[in-house]
This record gives sequence, C-alpha cells and structure tokens, in this order.
Amino acid sequence: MVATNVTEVKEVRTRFAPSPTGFLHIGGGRTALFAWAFARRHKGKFILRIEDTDVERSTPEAVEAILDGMKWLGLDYDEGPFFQMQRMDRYKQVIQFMLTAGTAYYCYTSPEELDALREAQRAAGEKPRYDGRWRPQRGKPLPAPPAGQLPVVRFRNPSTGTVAWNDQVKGRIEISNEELDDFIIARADGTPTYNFCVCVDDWDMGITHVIRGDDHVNNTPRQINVLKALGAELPKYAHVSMILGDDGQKLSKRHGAVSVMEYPAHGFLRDAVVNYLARLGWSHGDAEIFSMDQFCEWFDLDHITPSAAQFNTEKLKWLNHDYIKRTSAVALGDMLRPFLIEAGLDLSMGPQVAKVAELLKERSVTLVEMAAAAHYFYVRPGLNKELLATHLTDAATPAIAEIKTVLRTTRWTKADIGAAVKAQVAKHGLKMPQLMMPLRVLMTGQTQTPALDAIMETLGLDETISRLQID
RNA sequence: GUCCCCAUCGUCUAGAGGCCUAGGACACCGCCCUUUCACGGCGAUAACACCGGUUCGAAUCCGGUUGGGGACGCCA
Repeated sequence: MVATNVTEVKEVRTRFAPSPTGFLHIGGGRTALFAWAFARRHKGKFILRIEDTDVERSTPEAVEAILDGMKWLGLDYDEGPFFQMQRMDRYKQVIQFMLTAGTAYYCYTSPEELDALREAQRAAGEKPRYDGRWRPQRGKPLPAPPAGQLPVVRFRNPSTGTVAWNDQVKGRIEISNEELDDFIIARADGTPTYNFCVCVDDWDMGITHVIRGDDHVNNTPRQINVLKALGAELPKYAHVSMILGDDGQKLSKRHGAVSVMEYPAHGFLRDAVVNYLARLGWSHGDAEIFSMDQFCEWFDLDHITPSAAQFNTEKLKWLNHDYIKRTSAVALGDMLRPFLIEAGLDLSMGPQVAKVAELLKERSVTLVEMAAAAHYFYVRPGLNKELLATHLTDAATPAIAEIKTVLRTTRWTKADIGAAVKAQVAKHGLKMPQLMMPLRVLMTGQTQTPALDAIMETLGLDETISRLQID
C-alpha cells in the first residue's frame, strides 16, 4: 500500500456515566454538559451509560431523576441509556478471558483479613493496599483455597514501570505502578466492579474522550492498565475539577449538594443555568452570555480550568435576570403561569399572564420572585391604612378624591393614563411622588411596583376605580 | 501516613516570556437617570500565595515552601 495524505478522522464519542444512587447534582450536570458539548462540537456521539453495578444503592427512582435532570438541561444523547447490569454476560466473558490470559487471578483473602491487613499498614504509616498474597508468581507456592471462601477476581497490575497519560485538562500525569495494587474486578458473588466495567464499556462503546470529574484521576492509571491488558485502544482523558458550594466548601450529600431540578423549582431558566455552568471552569475570552448553540461551537478542552470552581449564586441570578429580560412576554408568561397557579391564584380573575410578565420582567431575578410580585394583579389588596397614612398628605387628598372621575373619561392607554395623572399633579400643585405614592399603595398595597400607569392599564378601568375607593 | 491534583481581584475568569503600571464579568461602593423599587448609563475600590532559579525580560518556564483538594473499598 502507498501512504496517503488523507488522515482518517475518527468520530468523537463521549459519554456520561452516572451511578443511579441519587439525583443529578449540579456538578454531575456540568460534567455531562461538557461531555455533551464536546460531542456536539465535533459532530460526534454522546452516550449515556448508567453504572448500576452497586445493586445495594442503585434505584430506578434515581435513574428517573438523572434522566429528568438531563432532559431539563437539554442534554440529548445519541446512544443509550445503557445499563451495566444488562451487560453482565459480556463482563463475565472478559473476566474469563483475563483469567485465561493470566492478567487476572482468583484471590481467597476474606474481607476480614483485608481489614486487618489495611489496619496494620496504616498503623505502620504505609499506603493501604493488597499485598498480592494470591498473585501467581513463578516459583511461588500458593496456599490451598480455604474451604467455604468464595474467591474474588483481581487484576494483575504490572508491578514495575509507570502509567502516564496526557490529561486534556491537567497535562501530563504519571504514576508509578508500584503505587497500584491488584484491585478486585469481580466480587465473590461474581458481579464485576466499577473500575473494570468502565474499561470494558469504554472499549466496547468506542469512547474516544473520557470527560469526567477529577475524583477519577486516581482511577485512570488502573483503567489504563486494564485497557492495555485487554489490548484496547486508549481514549483521551479530560478530568474536570469539581464545583465548590457558595461558601467554598465541598458539595456533598450532607452539605450543599443541589439537585439540578432545584433550579427550575426556584424559578431559574434552563438557558441561564446552562450558560452559568458552561462558564464555570471554562471560558471563551471575555464572553459571558452565550446560547447553547454558541457554546457548542466554541467548547474545547483547552480552556477548561484545572482548579476547582466555587459556585456563585449571585452571578447565576444576574444571568437569570438577563435571560428573563430577553425572553418574550408570551414565553415568559408560559413559564410564570405554573408558579401563579401553585400560589393558588385564580388567573381568570385578572389580566393575561403575559402582560403581567412583561411589566415584571425588568425587576424580577427569578420566576419565583416574579410570581410573588404578581400577586396583586390577581388579588385585590386590602386597604393598608398604616402605609397609606405615611404616604398620603393632606395636600394630595383632594387629588385622590378627584382622580376617579378623571380616569372615567380618560382613554385607556398607558400614555393617556399617565398624562391624566400628571395633569392632576399639576392642577393641585403637587410633586409627582406626593400623588403617585398614595395611589400606588391603594392600587397595589405596597410601595415598590412597576410604573403606575402601566399597572392601571393592565388592571383595567373598573378594577382601578374599585381599588381607589377609600371607605 | 502514602500517592495524585490545584494556586491571578471577595467570586468566576483572561493571560500560553515582552501587547500586563494585569483585561472582562458578578458582587460591593459612588454618581446620573427616575413616578417608588428596579432597569439602564458612567465611574471607583480590588488580585498574579511565598522563596529561590532560568532569562536582557516571568503572572506566564523550573525547583522548593505554604495553603487547599482528591484518592487509598468485595462504592462508583
């Protein structure tokens, strides 16, 4: 064959491989986002794999929760979800192959013995690790298998040399094989373990880029050794640092770990959350606000920060507000409606939700805040005498009394209402706030609201007149 | 304890030897706008952890120190 200049470009294949032991938290969501975006950027495939070999802790509810979280984030997958528990035959086949090839062996050490060994090593100031007592060695006699003790299968890790890879985020990482012990790849009950399944799956599924949390850095050399023992081609690895809570503390189930689904519940927009997550630990120059499509065009591994990033809810809120402001009134109304209904408001009794959303979008950081601020559009506020007394002066009282009459003959547009009110201010020699504030209190029961003329227009003449009644 | 990783404004970050008297964004503070509160506009404060080395020149490269994090399971 003649060499050609054409380089065959391998299709990029990434995966997200959560274990279904709880909800999809924000850190997992970001990892998934990065893996997804990388595949999209390179027109590759994104694969979802559920790592459920821990039968004790895996639940179908958690699978649903993860699927929900990904769906909300907009992370669609091209293949899967694959479940490891459904690939048992394949794992057993590979284990059998390794046993035969001598890259794995049976170990009859009991859990109790292992505990004792670890304790002794720790006491001696050593790194706890399996001592290789059942590892077959030329010229080394092995004890007879103890009766009644089912064996585990261990990987025969190379005892010399080093494992190194060029991490796409952290750079070259090299670890001595002497630091690694012969880890268990199949439990006494025959089920394979994580570090082994990952290798078989990544291999079988043709994963080209393993993008995952950097708590897996320590697993990588083991996995590389297994992959090599299998004769598999190695994927590239990219270890993304973790996310810290707002307080700088590690996110854990006990402390601060937040489900992705908490965000929609708290009135955050999908695009804002995705934008925020994308920008947390990754950057594209000074770009702060960008769409998901734009993100997919830009995303690369080179600009992922190797250090941990602290979550900043204030900045997320800023983004959320920006997305709210740029969302159309109709779309925003649709997002707001469920929150209003949940608050028990009867929407048939008030203005269109889209109109209310339009008025409130400038001043609402989340949909939850917007819903709270929308309350008086659907429920007539009671007369707040105390608040009214602090804003209503004697000078303005006649103007208030007169305004109802004026409004009845006013063309019902924001501009005309505004003009009519201003005319009253002038006629009675008042300053704007002297009339506006008591009117505002009467109309809404509070002092911080959108422009009054807009509120009146939205509420309509009859409702406005009713609210201006002081009895 | 051993191994691994990390280190620029309070926070997220730009920065790949001279473009840096270190840029952007959030937050904070001030001013302007104003029908209240917001929005918006303008402006200010604020960082290369420390010590050595390499170099004509270092935030950028190397070594060490300190600090933080992770891993060491018949969990993933």
